[in-house]
Amino acid sequence: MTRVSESTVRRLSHYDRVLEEVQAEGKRMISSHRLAEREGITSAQVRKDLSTFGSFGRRGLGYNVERLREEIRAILGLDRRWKVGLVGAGNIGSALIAYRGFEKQGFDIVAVFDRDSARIGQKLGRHVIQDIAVLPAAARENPFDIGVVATPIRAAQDVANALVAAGVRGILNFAPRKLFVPAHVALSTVDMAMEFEGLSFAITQSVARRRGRAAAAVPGPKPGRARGPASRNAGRRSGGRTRRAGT
Amino acid sequence: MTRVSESTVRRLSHYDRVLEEVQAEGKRMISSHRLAEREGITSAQVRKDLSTFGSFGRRGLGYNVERLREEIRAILGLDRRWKVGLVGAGNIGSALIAYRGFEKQGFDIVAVFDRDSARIGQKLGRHVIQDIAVLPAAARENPFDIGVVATPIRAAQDVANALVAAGVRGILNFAPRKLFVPAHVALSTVDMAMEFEGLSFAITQSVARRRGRAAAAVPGPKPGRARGPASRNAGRRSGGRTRRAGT
DNA sequence: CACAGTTTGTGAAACTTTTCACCAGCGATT
DNA sequence: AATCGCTGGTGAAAAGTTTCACAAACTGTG
Repeated sequence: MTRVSESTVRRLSHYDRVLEEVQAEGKRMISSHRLAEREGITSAQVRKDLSTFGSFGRRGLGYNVERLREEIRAILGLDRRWKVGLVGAGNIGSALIAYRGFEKQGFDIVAVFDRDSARIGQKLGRHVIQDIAVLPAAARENPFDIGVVATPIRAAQDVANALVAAGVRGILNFAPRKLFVPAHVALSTVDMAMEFEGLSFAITQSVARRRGRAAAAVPGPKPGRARGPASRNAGRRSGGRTRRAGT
Repeated sequence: MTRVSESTVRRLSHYDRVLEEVQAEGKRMISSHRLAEREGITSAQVRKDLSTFGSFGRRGLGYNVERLREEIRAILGLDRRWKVGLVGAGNIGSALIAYRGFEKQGFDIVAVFDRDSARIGQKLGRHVIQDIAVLPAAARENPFDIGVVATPIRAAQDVANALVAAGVRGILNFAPRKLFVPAHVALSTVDMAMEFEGLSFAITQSVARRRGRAAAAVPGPKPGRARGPASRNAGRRSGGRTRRAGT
């Protein structure tokens, strides 16, 4: 089996969501075309993605909703439950605890740690916040698979190291910085500020484009090379960050 | 100038973070190599990314940290402040309000809406929670650029529609489903459950690979390419959701 | 059974993104 | 002034991802 791209995995999660809905609607079969439509992608993409892992459909009929969903969940490793340890009982940590959506997908938070002595011993949801110092011992006693880093930026790498030492196999990082972890540990970073910045760029860009449209009929923006230091913002091409329109 | 890829934009945000740090360390110049090292990517990537927008370095010397940072922030549209309207005063909404990190980057939450009459009128941070029904009027009176959807899944599309109607230019969506918005509105989705699922896949996968090593013909180290330069080690996949461009 | 209508799975083509490799510009040194 | 060591910019190659397009597999119908 070839290497699976990150985008494929992401789409598999999407398919799972769609299938859940479709299942709730009582449909028994679904075609790649209808599945794609709901996600705003092409049917070829859906078929390609699935074909990476096997052959789950029937020509002329489509995919059996229930079966496909099970296959996808097995591929994603969601046919089991995962134990999660959370480090950082601040805003993000609290939001994660309060948000029950993960449990539904099979992720159970089993321990919460923080460094702030004011918080240690208090309860967060069903969990008593423990001193980060006892993480190694706590993890030995009651191991977890995935660690969540929800600490301030400067503590993040140390916490990640501690989690790796404690034997986690994956880390979900909410601190806005690049973490370095050994190759056998999976890492995923969620940076909300960066999402805002992406929007900022897309909006700014679309304004520049609109503004440039009439004026940018200007000669060749590509003479020798000497693009003036202040002359960014020449003719930007279409493309566009945004998503498709719909409905 | 060619279309700018989403990954380039994401990296620009990263560069900004690194430059901020480097600036704090008092360094005046930085080379593409050192900048890349901090992000776990190649120096060619850094130079390519930057060259999309102009020519900011000096051969033999590198980039002026302060100047480059200003350029990047201008490119990203961070040389101004953005007004943000938040819909949904639940867990995620509260976490966003409590997290001051956005303000630092130029994003000010200026209004908060919810549908739950128990919450309407209460304060969340500095903001009084308003009835979602008054969103159109409130947005007319005090417009905002970006809308955040932090509602339950089934309300998400309606809220997005309302935000579009209210004239926002970008939407940040935390609901775990695909939203459809017109092409002139930028959309970015953060799905935390999906991040967990990505980890689940990666972990499951690595187990399968380890197990199958002897038997199956697994990808294995490619004979062709040298195993990257020294530091290419640790950091693998970094977070990143959101989407590509639509039609 | 033959035929029409669907829909999958998949090579190959098209397109996008990353990496390579090298020239040219820079300060420092002699 | 000539040379050295370093570094940015960039065209071209390589690698990766998405889309196209079509044979093959399936059901239903006459």
